[in-house]
Amino acid sequence: MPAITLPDGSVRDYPGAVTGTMIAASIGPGLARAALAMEVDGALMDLSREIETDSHVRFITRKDAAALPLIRHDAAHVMAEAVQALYPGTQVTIGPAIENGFYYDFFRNDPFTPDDLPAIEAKMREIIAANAPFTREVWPRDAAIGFFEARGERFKAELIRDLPDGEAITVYRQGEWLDLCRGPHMRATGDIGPAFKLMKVAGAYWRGDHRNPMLSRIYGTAWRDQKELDAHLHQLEEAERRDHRKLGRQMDLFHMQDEAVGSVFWHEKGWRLYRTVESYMRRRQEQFGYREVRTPQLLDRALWEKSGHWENFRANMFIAEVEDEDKILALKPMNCPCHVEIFKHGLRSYRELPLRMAEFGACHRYEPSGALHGIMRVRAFTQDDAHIFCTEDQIASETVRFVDMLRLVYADFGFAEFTVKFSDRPTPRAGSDDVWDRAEAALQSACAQAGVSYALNPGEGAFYGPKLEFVLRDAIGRDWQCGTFQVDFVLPERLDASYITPESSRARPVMLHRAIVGSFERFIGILIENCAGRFPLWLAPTQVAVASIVTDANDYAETVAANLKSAGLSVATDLRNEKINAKIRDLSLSLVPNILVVGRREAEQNTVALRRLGGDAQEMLSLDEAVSILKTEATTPDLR
RNA sequence: GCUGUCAUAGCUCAGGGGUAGAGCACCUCAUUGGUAAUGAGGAGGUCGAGGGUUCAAUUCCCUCUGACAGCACCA
Repeated sequence: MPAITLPDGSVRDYPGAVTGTMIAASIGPGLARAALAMEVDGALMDLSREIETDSHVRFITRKDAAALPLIRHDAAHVMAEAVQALYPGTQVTIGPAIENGFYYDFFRNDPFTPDDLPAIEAKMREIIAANAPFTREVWPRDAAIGFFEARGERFKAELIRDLPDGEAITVYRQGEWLDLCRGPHMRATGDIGPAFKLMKVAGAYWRGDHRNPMLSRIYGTAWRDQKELDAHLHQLEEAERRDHRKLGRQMDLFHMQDEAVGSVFWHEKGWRLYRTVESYMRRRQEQFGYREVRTPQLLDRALWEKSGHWENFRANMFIAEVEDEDKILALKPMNCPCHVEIFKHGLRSYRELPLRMAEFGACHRYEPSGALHGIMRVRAFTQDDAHIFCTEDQIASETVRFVDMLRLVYADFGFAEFTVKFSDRPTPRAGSDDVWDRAEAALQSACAQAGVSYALNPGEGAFYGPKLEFVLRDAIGRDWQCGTFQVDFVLPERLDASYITPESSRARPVMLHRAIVGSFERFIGILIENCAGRFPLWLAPTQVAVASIVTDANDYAETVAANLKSAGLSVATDLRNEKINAKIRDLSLSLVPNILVVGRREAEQNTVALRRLGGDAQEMLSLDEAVSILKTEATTPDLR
């Protein structure tokens, strides 16, 4: 006699075991038509499942966002059926719902190509039109293994073997086709609806391990209705429109070429942007008590052996040799050992701690070719790196100080929102549990003091200590990990750094590795995508352009430009033999934030007509006014 | 690194076994204009590199390099 409690609090009694379908029907025909699945005491289930005990039940309909994973998962099943119908002999593996859609990994000798997608999608629409019911069956383990092996589905058989004992082996059938699946599913293939699209093919390792066979993965996106699908496709276009590689070319910021894979050729405008970011960071660092240093690019192998990099990071290091000397050098992949060497130069007193050593350190890392991505993931990059040498007691206050600075910097760059991940002790690790307890506790209390809430990222810390990772959210909701803060007890030990305590003895400092923007290359890529090339004025590579209407006004335009320049603004002139319409258009397309239009009238009256990017209004101003307004607006946030 | 796709003018792209085309950008000339394209003309390519097949390869095949997407990687 189960009593079913519904979300509105009402309770219905049933004479015996009931299925979700029956409950929905007893509530009303509308719900019976709309219900796709149900949540029983919080667990998602097929409508066909029987409920025997008192439960809370909530029905999932298409209006419910919880329908999305169901639609996507069902679509993955339908795709697998379509693929096996069209390409017999293809083995199925797994096919989950993911953010925005689904995928299914197949094993076959000839991987799928994009050309195969239309046929598969068409077949899927047939299967959906047939509206075959999904039915759930529980099979004995051996029977399931035997069944899939007999079909040559060795991946499925392996999955079943690896399921924990006691877990029910469930199989879902849709028409003639069936698949091992935990479920749940909707009622029938027709519930998927038409709002899906196959997107791309890709390789993916079986169980995510590169030692395993490469499978052929097909990605699809699926939504509740066409409007949602269109919105998603539009969002993809939006991301493409903001692509820093495209904007970097259009705005003439930088380029990359084959002879320097993974390294950036910064053009004048891009380098101006870079310098703006760098000098801003330099001022902020000075303000927060950092001392800037500069250390070598090429260092002897011996140092890297001592630091542990030769052992742990060798595969990512560029090695250099010279003919006349029997030496092996390496381009530095990190700055930390160099900073320890500076710290060690001469005797350090406890009075100098915390010692905050900063460097815009140019590093090289041999990244796998497939990891490279525009200027976001490169092989030569510059970090806003710093190492804080301090005592254990100082960890908490230094963390607070760092988070204060980071918050300020992110806000200045227009990122109001960021999240924090706390990565605690990994295995294997260096250092005793006692030291880890202290380090983690210090970091935790520091987070509390700094008002930072974080998500735990268990076991993902560095081998030498726990770390915080700071993740930005950009204008279109994408996350970017930039900042990092790591507590290190190991490197000072390995490189034998010490300071003199108040008692005149030697003690090991703790090292805090930290960065805010991470790498300038990556951060600038994020900035470009965040604002879609429309930089806030202080960052804009060209802050204002002066466009003349007639050649008679060219001299005046030059005067205007000179005035702006001496006010510290970055100015371009457009004195071409073109109509003002063409100049406005070209300058607008190149995303120059301000255009000053000058003709005979302005030249006579010593005025300018200001036009802002994105607007079509003009503002008549005296030259002095215009310079002063723009100068104020272009002031970097830390100098306001 | 792995799988797939791709590589043609500065950019965006079309073409295709008989040594190449458009638009924009560029250059020249005319035009001097009032807020998102003035007109005319011109120049510009070893079709990513190397090899093979062929009478003939930019086109077909192989290798390499690089880019793109995903996977793996990302102290």
